[in-house]
Amino acid sequence: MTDPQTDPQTSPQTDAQADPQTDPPGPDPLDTALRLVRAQATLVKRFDAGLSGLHGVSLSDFTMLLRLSEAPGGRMRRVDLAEALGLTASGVTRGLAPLERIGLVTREAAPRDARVAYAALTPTGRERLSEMLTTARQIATDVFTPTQWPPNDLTTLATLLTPLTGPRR
Amino acid sequence: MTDPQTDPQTSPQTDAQADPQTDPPGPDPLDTALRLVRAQATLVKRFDAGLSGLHGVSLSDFTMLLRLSEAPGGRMRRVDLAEALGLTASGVTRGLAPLERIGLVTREAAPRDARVAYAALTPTGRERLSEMLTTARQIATDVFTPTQWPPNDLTTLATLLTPLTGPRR
DNA sequence: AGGCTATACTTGAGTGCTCAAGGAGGTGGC
DNA sequence: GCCACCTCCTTGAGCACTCAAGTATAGCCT
Repeated sequence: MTDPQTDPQTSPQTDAQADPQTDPPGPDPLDTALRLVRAQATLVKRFDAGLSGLHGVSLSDFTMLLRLSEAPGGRMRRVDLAEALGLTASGVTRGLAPLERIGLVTREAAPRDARVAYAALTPTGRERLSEMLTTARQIATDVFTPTQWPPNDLTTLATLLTPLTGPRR
Repeated sequence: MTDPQTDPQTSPQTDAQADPQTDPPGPDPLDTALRLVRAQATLVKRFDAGLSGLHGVSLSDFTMLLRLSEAPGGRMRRVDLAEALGLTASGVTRGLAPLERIGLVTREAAPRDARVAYAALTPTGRERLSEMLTTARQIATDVFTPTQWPPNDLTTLATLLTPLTGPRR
């Protein structure tokens, strides 16, 4: 598997910073980043499978509903929802559309500013979300369980991940 | 505007779930999983921006080339490449097409089995990849740098992530 | 030989996001 | 009162993947 003739050696670039101590299999940031990307793909698949099987929604539907539920009154300006989810306004429009169609979310006009439309969780939406939540928690637990980490490591992972989650949050 | 209408439920982790015994305020697996998803989205954006700006390829183009370069002779059956990348065969066909068009990869027939088509890195591909590699390493380093973790934490992260990266690898 | 099943790959349709352009409404200078 | 500009949101086009179906080849069993 390890290739004899290939390694496209890095050009003699200076990025190998003077490191007085040995680190042959040292922590490779690129490798770590690629692992993270891979891990996420796996996670998303499992959530999508579980959530769509039981509740007919995708992970991204679920996270939209979840964020909404965390906002006061279960409603947010669509632009703020986008920001909170790390999406564009466009992504929110398209993602919310099917949820409105099936009655989990409604569109509400803002009293003073006709430009803004709130997205609001309906009572049904709240109900359905709470069912989804138990499924989602189960999946999350299952995903991490076979790793056999002590609970501490889960905390560690969350902590390490936090600064990477984007500009703000 | 923030008008805390009386709305009980909807704390990140209180309601629903008939959980007979409550765990102490332990680490929340769901929250951790969602953080991971978010972190990846941010990462992918940074890699895509950097790689496409300098080399005109996406992160997924890059990872395809990278895996190819790790295989003996820089060539793999397309189905094995799919497996190694966690994609479907279909995804590989579509992803490789533009790379073939610009001459970084070629299609090679297998001598004994006419069903299989190898994907092989061209000399140009190898060259261009090695330039991309230095960019990618730089980005990876930049991504983790502001976290100010000791290098150990990077290793820890990689280790924690590994069991999550999928069925095999 | 013929037929069955399995494997490697491509293709059509669909999904979920992106960016860029555009409409509609709000705001401040004059 | 008007005009330039800003914000919120939607829409068209495109991209990167998916699944399902289709094609071609391989190999085994009788």
